[in-house]
Amino acid sequence: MRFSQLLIPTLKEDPSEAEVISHKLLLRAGYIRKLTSGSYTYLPLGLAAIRKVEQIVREEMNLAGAQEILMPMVQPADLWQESGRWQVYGKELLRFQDRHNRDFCLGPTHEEVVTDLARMNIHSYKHLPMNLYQIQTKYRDEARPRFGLMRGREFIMKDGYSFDATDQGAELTYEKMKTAYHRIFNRCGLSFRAVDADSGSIGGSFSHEFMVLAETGEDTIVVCPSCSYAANMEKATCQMSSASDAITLKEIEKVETPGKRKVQVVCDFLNIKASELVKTLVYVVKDEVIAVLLRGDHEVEDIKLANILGISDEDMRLADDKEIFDATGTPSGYLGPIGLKIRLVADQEVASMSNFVVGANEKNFHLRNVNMNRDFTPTISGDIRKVTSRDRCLACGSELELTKGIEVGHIFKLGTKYSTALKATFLDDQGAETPFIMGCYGIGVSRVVAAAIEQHHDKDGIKFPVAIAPVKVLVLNLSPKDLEISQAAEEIYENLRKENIEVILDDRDERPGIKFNDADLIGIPFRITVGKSFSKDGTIEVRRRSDGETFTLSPADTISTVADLIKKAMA
RNA sequence: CGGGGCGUAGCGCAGCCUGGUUAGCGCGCCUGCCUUGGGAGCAGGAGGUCGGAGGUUCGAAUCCUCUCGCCCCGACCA
Repeated sequence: MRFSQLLIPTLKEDPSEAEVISHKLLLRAGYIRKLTSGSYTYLPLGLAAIRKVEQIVREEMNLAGAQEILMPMVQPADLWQESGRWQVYGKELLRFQDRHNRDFCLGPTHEEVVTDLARMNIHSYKHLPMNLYQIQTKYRDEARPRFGLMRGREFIMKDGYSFDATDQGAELTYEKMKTAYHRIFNRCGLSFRAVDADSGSIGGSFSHEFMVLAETGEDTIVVCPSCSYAANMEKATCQMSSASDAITLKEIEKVETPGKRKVQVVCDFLNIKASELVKTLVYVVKDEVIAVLLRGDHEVEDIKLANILGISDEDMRLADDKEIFDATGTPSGYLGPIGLKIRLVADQEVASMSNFVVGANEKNFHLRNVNMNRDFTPTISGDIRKVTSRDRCLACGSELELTKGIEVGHIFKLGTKYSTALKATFLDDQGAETPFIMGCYGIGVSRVVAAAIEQHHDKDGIKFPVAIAPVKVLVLNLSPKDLEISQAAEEIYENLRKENIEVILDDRDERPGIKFNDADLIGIPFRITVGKSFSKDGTIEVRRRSDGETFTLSPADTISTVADLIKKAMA
């Protein structure tokens, strides 16, 4: 391929619409162009990078025993009504009607379609397990598309679905997929973590998110620097502060705290630390009002709280001041667990505290030296708080780190949610009709490209990992009008092609500076320069984009050296 | 959906507040000369329904009303 004939519209300046680095660079380097908010055309380089990721995904999925299919993007409403998601899914599901006024939607995901496929075509345990995937454009009518390829409305995704006869089988399939995902993201050259994700009511560790570590990530994750522990905020756990058992429990003491309502204000007034106070928050859960107890310096993790209550976090919210007063007879700021008539949910950490301060359930008063179980008993107790960077790893005791991540993959054991809803069953070895045990496995292919750029770039442009770079080598002919140089450049270009090394020849009639800068910008891993030094002493320069290392070579050595460098980089 | 910002040449922007000839600048693009190892220089040139509609006015990029689009923060995100 010749640069002069390719559509690579590079830009000198940052487009005003882009905020994050991957978005800016994808636009500037001529990889993508926006059609409308959240929808992008992949230009030749962008598409080539996408194809590289797709190919890695294909190879590893096939290796793990999955089969590629391709399902329709337009899906009939009937299926979604059957699963119940037509009502539940919300505005993200783009709905429309055909000429007969039949309802349809653009597929944001394919559980319904694939489950329908299975129920129509898989009838016996002898055909299980079955693992199907596709690589396809998904459409989600995002409330707010942003950051270019990071969160589009239209994006390329690999989605896979497994069907197993037994729970153990499904778990084995899950583990296989987890392994495959590790291989995929490693091959893509990404620094990532598989994090324990909240799997809602299903329980167990059967949901993992694969997070690429990058500043611009939209999610916060908790990672242990010393061991392999990693989890997202909804799921993360940590060591409890050890109970100081030597301390003697003191008598409760009522203290006047006029106008002191906020945790920090009360603590300053009483000259204590926030960790020596237990705050009482009030939530409205469906129609019930409940109190939540938490150490003063901790924060509630809504998902954990919802899980312990056995409800969805959508059915739960903080109460306002009026609701608090109506339910407790005390203005907010002076609430405490003692004498409260509503359900009490305590964070497990409260149990390890002693002689702490709480509200007195009376305006302008707090209580000192309160102790759980002696002075009050919670209805439920458990882990309901957010992990902080001061907490220690449950597995190894090291201090945990909070970091940002980009979710590029998500695997999930679904169970029988869809197979039951759609009556997708098979006959087991006893002849009994049984619903499939399902799993689903997603990878945001286009997002992987963006994430890779977030992780691999410098001030000059993209530094693509070799495995997913659109091409491996860029040959610069610095003097297209110089016959000798041009011949040498052409020869190298042809020889690389003969070796099946993907290459672009920059044959444009441009000044060297433009070519060097474009080369850095588009981020091809190896740059071969044929110019003055070739005329002078017959040498050619090979430069590695990732670290800037350069090699001065004879034309005869160039091809084999580059081939070796590529091989090394891919290993 | 709530809040904020922006739509003027392919890209980045000025002009608008305070209405007044032919709407401007940088980059890019085309032609020629020159230059050729890190986005050169000179000369000439093409390219605009000033997002759209309506209104006010002798006169609107500029003022008013409506509308469409894009970006950011938040809410939302199987």
